Amino acid sequence: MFRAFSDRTRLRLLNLLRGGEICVCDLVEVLGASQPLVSRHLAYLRRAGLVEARKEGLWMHYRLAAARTAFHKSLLNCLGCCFGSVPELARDLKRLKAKGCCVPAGGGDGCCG
Amino acid sequence: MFRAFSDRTRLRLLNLLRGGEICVCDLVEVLGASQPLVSRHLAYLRRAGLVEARKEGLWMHYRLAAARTAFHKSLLNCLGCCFGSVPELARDLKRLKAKGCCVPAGGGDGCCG
DNA sequence: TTTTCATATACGCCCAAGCAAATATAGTGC
DNA sequence: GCACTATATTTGCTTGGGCGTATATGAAAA
Repeated sequence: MFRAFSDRTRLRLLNLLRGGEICVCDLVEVLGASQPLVSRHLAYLRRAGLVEARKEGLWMHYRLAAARTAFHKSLLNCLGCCFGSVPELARDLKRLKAKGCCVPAGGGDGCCG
Repeated sequence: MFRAFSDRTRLRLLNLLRGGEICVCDLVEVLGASQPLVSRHLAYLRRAGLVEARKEGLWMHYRLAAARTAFHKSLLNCLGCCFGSVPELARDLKRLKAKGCCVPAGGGDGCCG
C-alpha cells in the first residue's frame, strides 16, 4: 500500500480520481504524460486494489476503489486533506476542472484531526 | 515520506519506537536482524526526519521525531491504530516488552475515524 | 475486411535502493 | 598507549521498478 503511494504519477492519478470516474484519455491529457506511462500506473493501482475500471466502448473509465481497511481509508483522506497544499496536485485539479470534469470537494474527514 | 514507510524493517523500527527511546542494541535484538542493517535503516529514518538520536556514552538512543505536518501525524497514528493487527508488528512489541522496555499503548487518535 | 482509435502490454535500458560482509569511528577501561 | 564495545559507514553485488519505444489487443467505423 505504501509502495503504491510512493510514486509521483500514482499520487497524481489517485488525487484526480477522488472526484469520480475519469477516462484514460483525460488522465493522459491532464497529467501531460504519455499514454503508456499512465496506463502502466493505472494497472499497478488496479493490481493493488486502489482503483477499479469500467469499460464503455473504446473508453476505459477508472475510479477509486472503496476503502476496505481503516488504513486505506486514512490514506485516501490524506489526499483530500493533507495534500491540498501540494502545488502539483492542485494544478492537476485545476486542469481537470478546465476540461469540464468533476473535481473533488476539498477536505477529507478526520485524517488530520 | 511514503518511501520511508515502504520498507518492512523501517516499519518495524517505527512501530517499536512508538513506546519511547530505545538503544540500537535492543532494536537489533528484538528485530533479530544484523546490526549494520538496523543502523542503516535508522540512518535513513533520521535523514527523512522521522526519528531523532541521542548519544549516551557508547549507546545511541533513538526516538520518534515529533510530527511536523498533519500528514506525518496521520501516518504515525496509523501505526498505532490501523497496524495493531499486523502479526509481525505485534510480535515485535511482545519481544520488546519481554526485555523490560517501554511499549506503546495501543490506538492513536483519529486515524481510523 | 480493412482501418482507425483507445488502451494495454512487452522489451530493453538505467537508476534507486536493499542486503551481507568488511571496515571505520568513537567512547570506555586497563 | 592498547584492547574492547557499540555504532556507523563503505564496498560490491543484486534486485525492483521507473521510463520510453515499440507492439499487441480489441472495439467501432468505413
